[in-house]
Amino acid sequence: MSTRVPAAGPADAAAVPSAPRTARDRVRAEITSEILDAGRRHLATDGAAALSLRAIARELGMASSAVYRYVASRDELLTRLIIDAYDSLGAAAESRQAAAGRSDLPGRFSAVCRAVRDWALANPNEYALIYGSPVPGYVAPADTIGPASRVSDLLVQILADAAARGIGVRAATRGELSQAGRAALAPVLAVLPPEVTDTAIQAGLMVWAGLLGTVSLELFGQFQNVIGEKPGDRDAYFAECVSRWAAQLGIG
Amino acid sequence: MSTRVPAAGPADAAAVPSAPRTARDRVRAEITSEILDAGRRHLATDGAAALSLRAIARELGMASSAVYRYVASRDELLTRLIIDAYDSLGAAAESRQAAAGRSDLPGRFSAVCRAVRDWALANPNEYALIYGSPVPGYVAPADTIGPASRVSDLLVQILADAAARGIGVRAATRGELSQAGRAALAPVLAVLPPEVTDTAIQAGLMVWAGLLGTVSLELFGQFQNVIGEKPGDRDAYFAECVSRWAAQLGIG
DNA sequence: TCTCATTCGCGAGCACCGCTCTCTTCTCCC
DNA sequence: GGGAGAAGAGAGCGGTGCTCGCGAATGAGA
Repeated sequence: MSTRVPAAGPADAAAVPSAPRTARDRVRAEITSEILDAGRRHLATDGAAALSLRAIARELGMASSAVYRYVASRDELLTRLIIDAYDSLGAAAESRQAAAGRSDLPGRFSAVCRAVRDWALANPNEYALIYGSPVPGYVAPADTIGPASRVSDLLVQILADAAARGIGVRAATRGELSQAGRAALAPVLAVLPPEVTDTAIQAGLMVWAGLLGTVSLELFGQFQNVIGEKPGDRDAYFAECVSRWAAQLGIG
Repeated sequence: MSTRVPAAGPADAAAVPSAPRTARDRVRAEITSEILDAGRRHLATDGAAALSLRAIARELGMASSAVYRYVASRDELLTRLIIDAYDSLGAAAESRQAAAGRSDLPGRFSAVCRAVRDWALANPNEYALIYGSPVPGYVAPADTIGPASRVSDLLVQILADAAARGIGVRAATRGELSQAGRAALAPVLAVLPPEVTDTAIQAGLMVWAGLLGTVSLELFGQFQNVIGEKPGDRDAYFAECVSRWAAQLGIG
């Protein structure tokens, strides 16, 4: 699937923009991307559950069986759309974060949070696809873990920058971790710059969970009769959350 | 649907344990509950997406069309299972919370948190059904909002008890809300005992989102390569979260 | 330039799904 | 006991994912 032998598999033609040598390869890449586009469109309008290869085939004017020349299965299509979604969210968050000055930690943090929420509100089905319930038999292939971490990487970087400047997590979020708690964080600590302390990671993970939980609650309708629906109410609530999360991270 | 006129609708026969007068009513209630049981079973093993009325009919040895005498549609079955799930989670949380002494606020809070996580780990598909992505065309009927709030009611009660004892939300989570932030909380403030302040509600909602976010991340596999998978790692991380949430609520 | 393997599109078909309709049988109430 | 209504069965409609075999188009090597 991911071997890079000279004769690249046809499935890679779309992903690798380089060298669609023959005309056949070129048209193949084109049709593949048309299929992906149609899938994205259906996903956006009708949700993942309603995504149907037959409907896509109809829309593109081809026989349903022909689609299988380009996409192995419905699951494979879904996987590609998931990667797409992660990348789309990651790109949105990165660009918004970059707009803030590098030294403006609260600004960068707030930019990431708002980017996540805005993207989720604009692309609810994509958000549900990546952060909602996973489809039953489905296990995320390894290809998804890279794009999946783009957003959290931004938060980690903010944490690291804060640590480098000596702005630790305040006592607000209570001191030391238990030994077991520290051990549980071993995998993430292993891949992180050493200046990020375990308590900062603990706080960061909790903020991350809070952010996704908040966005999910809003998006999935659990805020009915809880938070107002007048224009600005949801925004105001989220803004309060963001400022408190920043305080918990000690970058308020 | 919920009128309680003398001649109760047949759909209510299963819900109301009282007076299945005739033998026909009795067998109807029995078959209905068999259908619900089979649905619960399929939901638990295969997930909501794979829930099929035809499969249930096969399992019960009846024609697929016969099931429609008891259940109006697949959506209606799903709705009943959703209510079931809310009630099951609510009952679990209530009983666990009741085990702690009424004055032991940290104990009650921790009991609720752990009850939610334990129930979710034991019933992942049910959890996904109620807190995961909603099925596309589906809108939760009014019947679900009562059972849905059982768990959050417990947390609110803890907050109210804390307020009554003057244990407010600490300065840890930063002081006053903005005016817009307070306005956004109007719906929930309206139905709450007045001793619960707006900052306490803000903190409570954030903890609630954090709890659901944390459980969702763990359940939906987003903790891979982040938190250890050795026995106890996930428990230890969650315990750290709980103690910090309690601190944020000022009941640590 | 010709040839032959590869690729592609198509249609039919299988098994499954939700849901509807009709027809018959059974049961309960008056 | 008879009639109304509930229950069950079966066929059928339109939809799904996916497979298979066929013929046509294509491109690379002789």
